[in-house]
Amino acid sequence: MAERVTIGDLAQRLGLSKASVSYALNGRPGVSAETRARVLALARELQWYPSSSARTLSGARTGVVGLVLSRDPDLLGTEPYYMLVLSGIESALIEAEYGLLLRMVGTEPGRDLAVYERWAGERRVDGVMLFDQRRDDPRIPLVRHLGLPAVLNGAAEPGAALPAVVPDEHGDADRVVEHLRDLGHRRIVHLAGPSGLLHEQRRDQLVRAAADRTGIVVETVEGDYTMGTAERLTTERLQHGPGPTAWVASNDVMALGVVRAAARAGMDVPGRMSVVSWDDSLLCEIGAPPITALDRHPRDFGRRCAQALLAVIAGTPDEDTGPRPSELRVRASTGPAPA
Amino acid sequence: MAERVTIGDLAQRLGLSKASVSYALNGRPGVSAETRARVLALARELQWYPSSSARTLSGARTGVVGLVLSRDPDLLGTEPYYMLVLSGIESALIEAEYGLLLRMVGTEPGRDLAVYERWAGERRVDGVMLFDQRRDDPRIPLVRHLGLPAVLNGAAEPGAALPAVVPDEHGDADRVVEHLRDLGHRRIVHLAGPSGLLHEQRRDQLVRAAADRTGIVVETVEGDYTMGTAERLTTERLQHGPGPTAWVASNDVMALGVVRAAARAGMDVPGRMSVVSWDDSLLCEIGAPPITALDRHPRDFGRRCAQALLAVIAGTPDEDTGPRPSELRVRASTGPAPA
DNA sequence: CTGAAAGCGCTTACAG
DNA sequence: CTGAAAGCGCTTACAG
Repeated sequence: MAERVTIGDLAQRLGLSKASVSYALNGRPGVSAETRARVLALARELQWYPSSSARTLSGARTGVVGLVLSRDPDLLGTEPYYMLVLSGIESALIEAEYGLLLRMVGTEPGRDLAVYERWAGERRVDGVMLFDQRRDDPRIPLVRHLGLPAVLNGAAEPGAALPAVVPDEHGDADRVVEHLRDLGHRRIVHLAGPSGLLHEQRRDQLVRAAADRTGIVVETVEGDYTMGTAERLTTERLQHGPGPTAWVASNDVMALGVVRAAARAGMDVPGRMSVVSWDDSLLCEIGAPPITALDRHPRDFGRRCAQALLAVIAGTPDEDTGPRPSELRVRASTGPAPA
Repeated sequence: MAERVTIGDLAQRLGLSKASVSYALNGRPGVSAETRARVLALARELQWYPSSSARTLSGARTGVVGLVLSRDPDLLGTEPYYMLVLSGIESALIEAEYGLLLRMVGTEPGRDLAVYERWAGERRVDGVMLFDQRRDDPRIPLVRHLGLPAVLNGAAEPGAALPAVVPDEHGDADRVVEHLRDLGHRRIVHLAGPSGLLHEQRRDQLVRAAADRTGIVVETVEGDYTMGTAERLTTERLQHGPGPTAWVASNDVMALGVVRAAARAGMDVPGRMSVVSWDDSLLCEIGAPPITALDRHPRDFGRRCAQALLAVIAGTPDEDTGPRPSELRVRASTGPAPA
């Protein structure tokens, strides 16, 4: 059982005041270089670590940022996307010696709000990362009221008045639509995620805008990110008779559902219909056929999100480098539009 | 910007001492029921929350447990297993009003050790969860030396002298081997994960033991959990000529690699060889063919891990309910051994 | 360049 | 049942 070494112990051993030791440890002026060296050497030798609670209590930062995930845990398990974003977040935090407090609250509305309130009240975190933004998202006024530094990730609500990190939404939509246009598709279905999510609305708008420019007609169908629902919706649409020759699904799992429904309906992919996924993953690679997908560099995105929040916390101007352009991984699920 | 409400504010407003307020808030004896009610009412009205740092500094728990993940982030992204375990952990922590401090450090050896040291020194967490145990795992003496409560999850090293939560290892091995035996397989390959991991060693022993009992011969091949390596190893083995008629892979991603290699070698699955995955996931469901897999209830396992750690922290006897038996999901990748 | 002191917001013996 | 006081381990003006 390691004995706790305090700043007082160091001061006593060195014949200094606690203040001097503190200044030395924190690299602040007020001590000679020699004293500083002695302090640092002893601190290392005795394996001194600052008590995070004592530090925070006397006004310092907590060194922790918070993330509340309010998606269905089962969905989180199937979509690799979030795990990759998480790992990107971690990579940026580690460099800044920051920790991540993670909370998965499920989808019951409002449960996430209670967490932010508590974190702010308890002074647990220096800031929070907000994902999956909704229109008139209650989290935005809440964090402002709480004085909790925050960054919006994934979609910028106009006038949200919070810093935001956004993917290359325009480029993504263009890449997908242009690929289908080049293959001769003139009618496509956009199988979107829940329309309550702002980035789904944006995406749909941008897909439509890109399609308009090239004379492509878009039907939008609202899914819920699960394979089962995607399969059912696709089946229903196919029963309405043909029309669209290509499907764009908002995540990899739904894209698989589309492919399944096509198989069940006897529609060859890509012979009679093409399928594109908005997220790439191993699921897309091993699909039968493998699915053309947009690699949006989720880890890179996670990094940017964390960096933006750290910048807000530090009070430094945001140095967001901007999105790294996504890459469309063309696979066997897309082909020329049937004549 | 919410003004911070302190216990002193409450005391002043109510004409009480801070001590009385503290007792009332913490449900400790020393205040009348009426006083307690007044305190609680005002605390709620003013949205008072205890400062976590102040509480911790005066000896209380942090209300946070730590988890260091030292797997390759790309692997974490492809394997749904960990995300599900995480969500199980969260579900138990939420009930206990505990938070999770998460750290993903990559695979460089020793980086995780520095994190435990720091967390202990800074008094950041009340305990840690240890996954992916290795033989002579340096984390075990470390956490003991640091006095950091910990639980070993996934494999019990004999004499490790730390509480452990284990899956139903015997049952798992039996279920897999018996399924293959019933199908008439007499020679199988166990495509294991890295042998440095204790649970992989255990698993191999148990597979061999179960096989011995039924007269099945086992070859063990060591993989690294990736699809690419699994594919390569399988291809190499198949070039040595036939022999084994069934492959058991230690995770879903490797099982897919085996199937791919078989397809490339023109070996029909399950006609000429059967494939079983030790983990179930969407990847197994959508494989071509869908892969027979062991559903080990990862969320349930995560819950048990968190509960065990909370019990250690609370000093209460561990009430582990024991593993929920896994279920083998039989799919098209397993069939009768070829004659 | 260094030291004595107050303060952060709680908890907890100790008196009354 | 209640209050005054010390203490947790830091940081930070303020004197010297």
